[in-house]
Amino acid sequence: MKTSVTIKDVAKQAGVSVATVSAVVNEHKKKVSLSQESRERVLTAIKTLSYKVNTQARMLRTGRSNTIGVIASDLAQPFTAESVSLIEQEVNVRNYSFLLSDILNSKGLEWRYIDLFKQKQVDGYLFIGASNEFDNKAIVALIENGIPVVLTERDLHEHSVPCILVDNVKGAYLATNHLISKGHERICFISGPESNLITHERLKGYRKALAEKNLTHFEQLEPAHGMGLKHGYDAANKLLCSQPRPTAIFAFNDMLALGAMKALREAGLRIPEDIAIVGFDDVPVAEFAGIPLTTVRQPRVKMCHIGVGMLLDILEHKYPKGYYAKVILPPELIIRQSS
Amino acid sequence: MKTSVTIKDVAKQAGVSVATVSAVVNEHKKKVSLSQESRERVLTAIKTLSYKVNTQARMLRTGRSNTIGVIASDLAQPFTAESVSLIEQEVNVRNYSFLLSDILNSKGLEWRYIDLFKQKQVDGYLFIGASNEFDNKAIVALIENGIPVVLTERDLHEHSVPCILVDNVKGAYLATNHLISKGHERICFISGPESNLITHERLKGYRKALAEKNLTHFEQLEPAHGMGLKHGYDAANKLLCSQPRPTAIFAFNDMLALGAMKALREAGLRIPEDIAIVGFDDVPVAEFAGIPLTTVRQPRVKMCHIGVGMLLDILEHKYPKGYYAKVILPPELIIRQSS
DNA sequence: ATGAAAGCGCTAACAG
DNA sequence: CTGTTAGCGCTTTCAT
Repeated sequence: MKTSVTIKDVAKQAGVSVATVSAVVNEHKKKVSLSQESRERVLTAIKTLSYKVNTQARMLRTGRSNTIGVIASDLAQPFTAESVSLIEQEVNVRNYSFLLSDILNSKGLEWRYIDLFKQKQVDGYLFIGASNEFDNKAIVALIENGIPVVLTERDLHEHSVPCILVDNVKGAYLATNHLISKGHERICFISGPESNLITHERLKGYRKALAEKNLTHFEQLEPAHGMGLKHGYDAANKLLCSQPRPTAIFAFNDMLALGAMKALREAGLRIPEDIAIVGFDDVPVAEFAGIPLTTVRQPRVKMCHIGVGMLLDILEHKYPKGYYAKVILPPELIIRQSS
Repeated sequence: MKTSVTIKDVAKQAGVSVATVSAVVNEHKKKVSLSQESRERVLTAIKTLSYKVNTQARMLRTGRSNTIGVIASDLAQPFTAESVSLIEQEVNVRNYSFLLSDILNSKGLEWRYIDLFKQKQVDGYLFIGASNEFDNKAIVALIENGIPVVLTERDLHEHSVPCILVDNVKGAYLATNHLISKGHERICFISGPESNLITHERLKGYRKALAEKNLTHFEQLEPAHGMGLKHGYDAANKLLCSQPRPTAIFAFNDMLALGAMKALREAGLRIPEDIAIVGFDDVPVAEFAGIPLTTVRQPRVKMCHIGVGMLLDILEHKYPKGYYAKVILPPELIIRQSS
């Protein structure tokens, strides 16, 4: 690998100064006035030498990295993985890079991660998903230091932080109401961990649907101890011991629902005849479950698009200082055969 | 955010020169001789000022980024997502960073990605998974330029490139043989796309098992046009039209198998009574399928550990120039109820 | 419109 | 053992 070509080489080749080269390279940023001629010359020199700016040097000089830190709550969750993939696209389109971390791999070490990213000079942070493991204080500290932060699929109620969310209350309402309309009264909510704010939102929607039909006395909660298949399985097994048994389940997310379905099957229960179930997210595998899973779809693509867009816009000062917005997107009930 | 503290500040605070500070910061790298005293002084200064090295500046100076480029074939595949998560851990442990790209999002643009990463000065590349979309020429070009590259779950037969693989021939053999031992003779292989080298390996194992029992004349191949659930579904539907129908299926991977199961179910076939099926990978959801899926487990954790380890070791010149190895790990047959 | 030059924070000779 | 200093490649005043 021959040593890379620098701005100097280009300048020499084009017979201009480095300043001029820099000017044409960064042309888009400022309305500079360059003569057509030197512009052309520089451009061809760049092409013939196949010059690429050294991002390191630029970062050092400008103090900006054009990189965002993406902190995911659990990459192993299909929903999260897809989000990361989408984010990657958006970030690329806008000519940024991103550093990724999966906080599930470092329970309690979120501070260390943020620190690490800070050291790498990320310009801003994107948090996706709300793992129970995560200490919100770390995010708050960021905000208080004026560092741009955007959250998707996660919220921080009492703070002025931009976040992109599906309407969780409405989604849960839709799911629960659908179950009620199918004639169910005893509907159990397999919730996420207590510490998860989103769980509370969905609980609200669940309760609202129940209340509307005067079913509040049938409310039944079964908190899962995590977000994975196994946790859904365990929760369902516990729930199955309750008397009288619910005739329907609304699970916090699809993975929990899929896990629960295994327990239901093992208990010899038919879905949806003996017990109906609906999930949340609409991960790809939901459609391919033994009994295709009814679920509430989140507008993933839009959420990621808006989330990244907003963060980068903030970084590029396209909003007034202190600006923030909470964007709430509509959920969509996808009815399949599990209900 | 107050302007960050530099090595100069530390030097002043500790009453030493920047060189000394730099020396203690990079202590581990070289057997420098520092007096206990100044070392202590520097260390406390660092702590009180909470100094963090500016990675940008260091990169610029050293020409190394301590960053690797991870190029995944399809993040939406659970197996890949988990690998990324694992890789993240390994990379962190060794104090590196990684840039991630998902080439499925940029069909045919692998060159652009590599270029982008090159511009970000990544020290080496880790390719994971073998999407059919990917043009191996891009990898070959890297290798020929002497840039460190390691592949996991992917191979480049005629090139001297380090790669970490499960024994795909053996895995497929195990799966097929298991099916044969259950009394099956007509076993169809739902293969991956033609262009995928791994598919050929698994095909070999499949054929070997068939040949051993003189079942070669029953060989039946149904290539899937991708690696997703839908592709498995489509492949199975096509396969179901063949007469006589196979009594068992060996699918290239779990997602394909899960997709196929949906088609089987829709056709009114009982699993495993009417038709048995086994997958490959052992993704978490395999165990939670309507009929828990028999599959061949890949030693994910080990593969990622070795892969990252090898790449970083190469970067740190722990191997002689030109060194490479192909590491083949043993697969494990996980028998569940789908067979 | 363009060039000269300073300097971002760091490391690595080289002196002392 | 420690300090001085010269850049790494780039952007950005400030002159011209």
